[in-house]
Amino acid sequence: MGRGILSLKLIPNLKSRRTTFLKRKKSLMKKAYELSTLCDVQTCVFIASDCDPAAQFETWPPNRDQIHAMIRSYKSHSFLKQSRNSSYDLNRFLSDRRNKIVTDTAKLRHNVDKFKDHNLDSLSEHQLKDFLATLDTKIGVVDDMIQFMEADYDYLIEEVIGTPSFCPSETEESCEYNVEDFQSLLEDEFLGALVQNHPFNFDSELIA
Amino acid sequence: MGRGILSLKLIPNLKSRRTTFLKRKKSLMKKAYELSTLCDVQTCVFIASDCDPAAQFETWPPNRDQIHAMIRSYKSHSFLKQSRNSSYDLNRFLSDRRNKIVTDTAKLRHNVDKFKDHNLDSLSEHQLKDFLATLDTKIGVVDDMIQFMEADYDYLIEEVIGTPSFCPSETEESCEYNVEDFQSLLEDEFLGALVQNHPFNFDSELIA
DNA sequence: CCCTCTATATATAATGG
DNA sequence: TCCATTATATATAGAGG
Repeated sequence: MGRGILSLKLIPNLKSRRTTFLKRKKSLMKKAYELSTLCDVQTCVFIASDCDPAAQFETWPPNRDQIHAMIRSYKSHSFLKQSRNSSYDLNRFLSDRRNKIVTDTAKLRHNVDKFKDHNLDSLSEHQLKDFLATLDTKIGVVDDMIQFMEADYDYLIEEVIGTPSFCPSETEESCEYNVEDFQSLLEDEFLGALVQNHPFNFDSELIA
Repeated sequence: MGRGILSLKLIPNLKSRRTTFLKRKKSLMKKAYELSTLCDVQTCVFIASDCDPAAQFETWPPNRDQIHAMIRSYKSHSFLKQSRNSSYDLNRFLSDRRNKIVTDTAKLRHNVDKFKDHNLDSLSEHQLKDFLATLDTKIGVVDDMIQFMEADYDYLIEEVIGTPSFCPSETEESCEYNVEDFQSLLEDEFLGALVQNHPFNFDSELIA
């Protein structure tokens, strides 16, 4: 191109390569800007500029939040597409795990019910109180851990899928699933199962 | 451009817009391919093609794994860059939470130790056995939940940060942190704290 | 809708400062 | 190393099939 014809292989000369890289990077970004402006489509470019250690990545659009929004949008589409094709998808994964939790919880409830029928009078009040205090602390730690993980889940899920507000409603018609559906799926199947199960109220069940 | 000069605004005519979009999209992808081939740089483009409901997103490179690798690479750089600037970063977030877990666990251990000094003889063997069975089930459920969450964590963390293998070692010199450092950070500060704390061995402590 | 054609605008390789 | 120039290759807007 330009004055000489270039074959589409790695440019062997380092200097030429670098020059070409800088020129073409600039043009690619400009084209990305033009495409998105002229046609109002979400367009995103990243280039790993090894040449420039300070920048590492140059992107269009330069704003990080916009890039993240694009990534989330891409991921949610890509993920759902994959789910529909893959034989072992996230739906399956979550519902298998959920079933296990449900089964185990049922076993626990059964045992707790059995336990409630026993007479606790033979325990001294002090022993019972102490024991329950220990249990409370124990439960507290477990709750903290669960909250700890849930908070991070939210954070991680946000990173992976993003906020529902991004998905513009105008594309909903053509989109079999959207980000909101997917978030609900996760929340229903997964966090839902946790929230439902984790406040055990062990002590009140024990005392009742 | 081309035969007529176009101002850089949304093309009002829908037909022209669509035509222009298709032409420019093709060129942009071609340019991305050329850039990466000629200069051997990681280049990634996504375009949300609202026009084509089946495709939704067109990308260069078309291979999904390569796109994911690019996203992971971008995210790890972007994230670390942000961490260094932001006053409340992930390091802080993780270490605050870790401290809370450590404190709570210490409290628990203290209470368990206190409890061990008490005499359990006044509990009937049957009561004790039943109670421990209930506790076992309880712990089992909690362990399942924790494993459940850990597995998903791994999944989510993989989505967010990706595999260390992607980061080519030739750039390590110029890169203050790399993906491996970041993964270690997470594992040390966060999963580490969990793994360390979650096998409570409640029953054995109780019996010992 | 999707192609082709063609005039014109851009991009860019090579060159020289 | 980076900017300017220039000859040439590409990209593309608009028109027509």
